[in-house]
Amino acid sequence: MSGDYSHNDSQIDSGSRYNDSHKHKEKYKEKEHKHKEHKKDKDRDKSKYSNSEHKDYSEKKHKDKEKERLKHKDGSSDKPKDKYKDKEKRKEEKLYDGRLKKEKENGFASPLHVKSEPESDDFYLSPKSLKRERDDDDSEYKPKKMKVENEDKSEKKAKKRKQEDENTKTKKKTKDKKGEVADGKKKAKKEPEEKWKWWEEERYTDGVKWKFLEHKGPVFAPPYEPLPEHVRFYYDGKPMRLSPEAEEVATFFAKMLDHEYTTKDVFRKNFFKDWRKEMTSEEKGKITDLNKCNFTEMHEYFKAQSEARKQMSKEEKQKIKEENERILQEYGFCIMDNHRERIANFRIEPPGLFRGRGDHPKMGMLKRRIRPEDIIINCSKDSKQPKPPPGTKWKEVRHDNKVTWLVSWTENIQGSIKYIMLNPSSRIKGEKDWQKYETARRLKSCVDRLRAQYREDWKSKEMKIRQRAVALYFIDKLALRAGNEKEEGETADTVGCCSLRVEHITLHPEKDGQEFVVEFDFLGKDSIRYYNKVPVEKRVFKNLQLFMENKQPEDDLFDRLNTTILNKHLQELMDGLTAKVFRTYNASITLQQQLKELTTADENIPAKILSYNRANRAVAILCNHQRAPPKTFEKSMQNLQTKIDAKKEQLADAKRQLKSAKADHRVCKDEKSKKAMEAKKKAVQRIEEQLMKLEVQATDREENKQIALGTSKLNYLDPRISVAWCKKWGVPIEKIYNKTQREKFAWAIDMADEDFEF
DNA sequence: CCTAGCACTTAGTACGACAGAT
DNA sequence: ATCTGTCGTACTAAGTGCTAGG
Repeated sequence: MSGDYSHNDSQIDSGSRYNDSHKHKEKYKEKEHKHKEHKKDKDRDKSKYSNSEHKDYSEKKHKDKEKERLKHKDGSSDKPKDKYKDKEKRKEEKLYDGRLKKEKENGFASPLHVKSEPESDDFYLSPKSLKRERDDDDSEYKPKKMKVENEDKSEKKAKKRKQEDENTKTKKKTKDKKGEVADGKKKAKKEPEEKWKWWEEERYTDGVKWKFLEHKGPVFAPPYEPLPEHVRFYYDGKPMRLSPEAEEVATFFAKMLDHEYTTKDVFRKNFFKDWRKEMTSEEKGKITDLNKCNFTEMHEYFKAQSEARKQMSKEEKQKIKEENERILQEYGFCIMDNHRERIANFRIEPPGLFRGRGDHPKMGMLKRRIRPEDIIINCSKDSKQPKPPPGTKWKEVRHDNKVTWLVSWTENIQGSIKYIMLNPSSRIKGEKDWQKYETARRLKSCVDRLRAQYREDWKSKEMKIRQRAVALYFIDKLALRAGNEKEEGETADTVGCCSLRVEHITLHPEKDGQEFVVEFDFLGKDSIRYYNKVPVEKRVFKNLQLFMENKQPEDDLFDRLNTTILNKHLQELMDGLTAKVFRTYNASITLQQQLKELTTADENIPAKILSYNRANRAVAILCNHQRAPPKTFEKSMQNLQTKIDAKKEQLADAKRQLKSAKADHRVCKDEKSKKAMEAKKKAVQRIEEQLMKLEVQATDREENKQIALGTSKLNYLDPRISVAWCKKWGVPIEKIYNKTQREKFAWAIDMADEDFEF
């Protein structure tokens, strides 16, 4: 069941959508300021309506949350695995509820794999480590102890385990070979033969994220290196030496000189204000006008530097690469519950000028340098704590295993907290990702009921409910984001569904031959423009008219609604349901549907991949994932066309040759001419194939001009759909997912078979 | 309730490495 | 071998959604 309305008509083929958000931003500037004055209207209005039928939401639900975590294996395609043998595990198993236990009895146990753990430190990876410690009575998880413990185990047991280990391994190997022939040779080198399959283990259920965490802390930005003497800054035409502090900030600006940013008033104003804060009083007295500042020498210097970097010899480059690798090995990994896991961003953000997206009021402000004293370290008590650089201290070291981050600091632009967390390939991120798709799949099974309900609610006599129902309809049909409120003046003026304002939609009782058309035009996340004309049901249309009555353009469309109210409602309809689940659900179901529709059995692999990309594109369009057309787009498109033309010529030529060969053969009828003819035939075929490949490539690229496929692939599409599709049609998974993506989706690649249904 | 703060996911872009063309 | 275009990755901003505390 794909109960998926008519996304495709309204979105995919929509010629009316245009993507050049930047061109149209100007228009929003004026609006932005106006709406602020009216912002308070919502609060005022609220008291106008009676709260009579106000529902009393009980808090019951939240307890059930944890249950849901356990559920997530239910819907997936489980494969039988080796039976459990480890006694210790058995014991632990009893701590879990029946459902889980049953699963395990089905043979969903993790194989033993310790020895081959990727490049891991033996110390932590004693054979027992095949499983995370879950006993809650003792949260002090001690690796050392474990190792000892393990060595103390009876020989018999150890041998037995070892044997099993071998068994699993051989099994695996065969399987791997089947699956990834292409990888074979690389693997032989360094790569471990087996990766940890965390998805075959049970999960924490109590909000605990880990039991053991050890890491080396962050890598700080390199200290500032003052400019050489000959590179000068000029004020009012005269050279001027700056103090190191002021100079550093000046270089930030100088580096951005050919960027459009530096011409914007807000940017310049913010920059100048913050720059002056870094100046000595003497400098402050002198430098009073940014327009009199000349950074060009600095700018040239940095350009030359980056040029020099490009011109470096192979050896130098190699050296840098090695150094980076060393840092990566040292700081880029942590030990979390017996496994060495990759950290996503172990480098602290360097200082610089804040580059907000869109019309950001804070663009150009100085993002200050982060020092060890700003840093909070999170790790387990019994781990080797990271050391701050000599002569410095951490702000704090804490041991909070209810969160996943390793390092945090507070950023000075918005005052928000930044984190260092693990890579998407890690267990902790992967589990969450998997869970997300399982929630979306649960939505699939009740979306019909839900849709029926909100349609019913369009008729409600309560304004609040009607607004909620219409908003939900948009979120479902158009995959709009929830639209939290934002603090004014702190960020660019962007909106989502609940925060839509009257000025963002236009109602057309009739437009382009369609009835009840709503025209959306607003800036969404990252100030990306959403423009769409959608025919809606009459009832929705009438409701919108009602919501807009007596309102100013700057007023909220849904004045009785916000994301909290909406999500509370959704939570009651389905456990774990929030507005964003609809995006995941609709994206994934659309992919599945489109793949079904577009893939044909007799196409070759490139054509199949084009079909996949088209399905992917349908989703990207639905979710409004845009990109700036690549700078080189036109040119590379032309080049491709040239190639195609050349190929066509070649084909025509080959065809002529074939024709004459045929004629020859008809005359001679000997072996030789027959062979010649067949050779020509083959040549034609080959060229035809090449031509087709090129043409496919051209189509694909053209259609992709300003659509970004990456975001949906990475965040919205259940990877099991893609894996199943690849298996079904014999498309190598490498054609769909690159290495990083395969690492992120290892769980899906391992567990989905060709009949996986989202 | 309401808000602020926190944790975590989702987002586009800049840039360098690398592969394929010349 | 050099050039050029593509791709992968790092980076970090900007969302969502929950919760604690007034």
